[in-house]
Amino acid sequence: MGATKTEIFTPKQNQIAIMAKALGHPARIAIIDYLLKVDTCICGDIVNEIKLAQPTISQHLKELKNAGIIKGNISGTAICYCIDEKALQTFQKYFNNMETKLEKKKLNCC
Amino acid sequence: MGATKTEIFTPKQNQIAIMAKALGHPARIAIIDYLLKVDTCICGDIVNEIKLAQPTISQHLKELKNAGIIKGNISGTAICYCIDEKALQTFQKYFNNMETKLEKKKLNCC
DNA sequence: AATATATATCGTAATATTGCAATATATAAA
DNA sequence: TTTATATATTGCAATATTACGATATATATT
Repeated sequence: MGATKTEIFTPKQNQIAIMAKALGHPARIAIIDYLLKVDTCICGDIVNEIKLAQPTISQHLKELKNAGIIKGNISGTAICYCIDEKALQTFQKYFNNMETKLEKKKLNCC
Repeated sequence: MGATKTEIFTPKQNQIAIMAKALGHPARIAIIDYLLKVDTCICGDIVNEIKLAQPTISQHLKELKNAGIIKGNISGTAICYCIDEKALQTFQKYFNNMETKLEKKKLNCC
């Protein structure tokens, strides 16, 4: 096996999982942190910030893009990457909603 | 390789990544959804809800527990699993903070 | 004590991910 | 047009993940 059985879950569950998975690597969290830190969103210098080889960074950027978390525009020889706010909100909303539900319960059985 | 280079990232980045990774599988999102849906947090019936074999579910529960997302108490022959609200809040706070930073920027360059 | 029930662990096959060197591509500058 | 620069793609080795059958463990019931 080794492949995830996506068929047996709802589209929503799969979508949240895809986004969470994309965020499930410290390099990709570091990329997001960096995108938030810099004023401009031209980010070729990510390679200088994170101590990973350029192809590795490129691969991580691709995964974030595939998951819809960042967007990229070609801008000359550099590439402008930035966070897709809408996608992030979907993710955020899911967890805020989870919190609301948890507060309503207050089970404390564990 | 295949192993993540955690040494080059901050503890915070690693922590968020570990939690996101644990949430990066639809079965584990489905487990969380189910934990929120049922009134009690005794969850042996997850196996009946999700169409995966019992050892697979058990493995997913273990990963959620290792990431600190759920807690489990033995309760007779069954096990009481529930969401660790504090852990979830750490995660949630990270993304809410991200949103705040994004709103301040309003770059819209992509 | 014997049996039933619930959950965990082990072992393993199939597949995915991580990281990088080498190389390709594509624009900018000279 | 040649050269420099920035990013992507390919190919590959090391490792991790997913899923499950078989089996272990531990409590509950009879």
